[in-house]
Amino acid sequence: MPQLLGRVPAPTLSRLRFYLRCLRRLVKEGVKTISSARMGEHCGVSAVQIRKDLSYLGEFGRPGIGYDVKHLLAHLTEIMQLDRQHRVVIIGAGNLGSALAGYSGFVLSPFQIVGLFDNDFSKIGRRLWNLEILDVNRLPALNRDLRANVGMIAVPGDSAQEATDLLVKAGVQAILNFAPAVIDVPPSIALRNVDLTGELEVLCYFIDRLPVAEEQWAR
Amino acid sequence: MPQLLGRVPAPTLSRLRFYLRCLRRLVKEGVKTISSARMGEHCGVSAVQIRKDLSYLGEFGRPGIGYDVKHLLAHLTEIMQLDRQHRVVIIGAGNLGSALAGYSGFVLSPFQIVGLFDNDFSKIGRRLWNLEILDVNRLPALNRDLRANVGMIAVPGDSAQEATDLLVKAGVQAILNFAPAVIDVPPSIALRNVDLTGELEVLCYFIDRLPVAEEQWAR
DNA sequence: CCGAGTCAGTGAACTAATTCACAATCATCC
DNA sequence: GGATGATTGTGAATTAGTTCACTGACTCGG
Repeated sequence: MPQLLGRVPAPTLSRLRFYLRCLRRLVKEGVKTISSARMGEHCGVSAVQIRKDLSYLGEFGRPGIGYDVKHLLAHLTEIMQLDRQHRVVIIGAGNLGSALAGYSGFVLSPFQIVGLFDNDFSKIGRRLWNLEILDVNRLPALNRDLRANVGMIAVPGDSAQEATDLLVKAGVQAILNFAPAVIDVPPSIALRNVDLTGELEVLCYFIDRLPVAEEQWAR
Repeated sequence: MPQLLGRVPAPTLSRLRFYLRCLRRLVKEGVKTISSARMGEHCGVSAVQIRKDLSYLGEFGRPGIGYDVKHLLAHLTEIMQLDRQHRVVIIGAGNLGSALAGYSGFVLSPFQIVGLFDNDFSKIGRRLWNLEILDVNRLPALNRDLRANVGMIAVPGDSAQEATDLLVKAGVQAILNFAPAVIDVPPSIALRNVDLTGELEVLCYFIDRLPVAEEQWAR
């Protein structure tokens, strides 16, 4: 695997998903080739930014032509390691965890939900979306068979660290945390946080503070 | 309202939610005062960073002492406009929309879900979490009574822009978009995007690419 | 085959954000 | 009441990220 880490800025990595999304749509639409300028319009990023971003990962384009859509998509998919199946377990079978387990965005994606865990005995044993809700304390043991390498945490904030520790013991390599809490993981495990109410709170800051543009906005 | 916009860096605003979360816990625990150093440990941000961030918003601390927890929390809450109730509508009553509508994190928060909309006639009219699922096309009209100022989009990517346009017509001031799509809003409306699969994709990049630290990680 | 137009890649300039370094402030203890 | 240690706030330095400006590759039409 190419050892690209460290040379690639974090904001670039975050933008890569826009490019992936855009390229997938272009493939579907049968578009063969695309310029950085037009791709920029699609995903709200400047053309130079796109070229710089891609230049961190290699040289994919051809001057005068643009990027070959399929070719670029294949390369980015490989770099992001989305060319192989990832097995995901979810901890927390509440509202959010259940929704994630049944999220339609995961079908036809490289992510497969292979386990749903909770610590509530009234939930353990029940079935949801063809998955049996399992006892979270058995996660490290059960993952020998489940072979999940990604975990999602959808528990309340105060039990987020316990959930994390069990995922670490189970040997996952990446964790997506939806709990509103700061959690600790060993440095070899990738972690990202998604904070629903946090995002709403940030949004509120902008209410009544954004400039009303002169020109008419029409659609 | 203080006209702080523009002087406050975006990363600072995103970190503010960590401070809020931390301060709320400290209040519960009865802690009266806290230094930037200790708050930094709690929320994984450097002490200097916290002081700089807070300095953009005013002077809240006292040298030699630290910050008065209640006082700082009150100020940040006011600045973020979380001291008033926000009325939220959700578009999309699928898995995600339903989970959001019933999300327990919203109780005791300044966010109140006042409407749940969909364009699927088989869903419209059904009830969920004490809310009737309403026809999304009636949103602009119905919002005269609902008086929602925040909208959440939980629809598939290809209908995200329609949903947005209806929210804009309805007069919301802030939009949280969960759909995997780039959407356009007039500049006076605040917009943030949350991309579930996108976050997972970024995580995958780091798998097998993070350094394994020498020291033992124990908990 | 030449000229005009398109477009990727990139060093350099610029801008934004973070970290450093330190002066100023405050409580406490003797 | 002065010395001590803790801690904030902030200009300056540093680092990171974005945008500019330009070169050179490529296509197409004549």
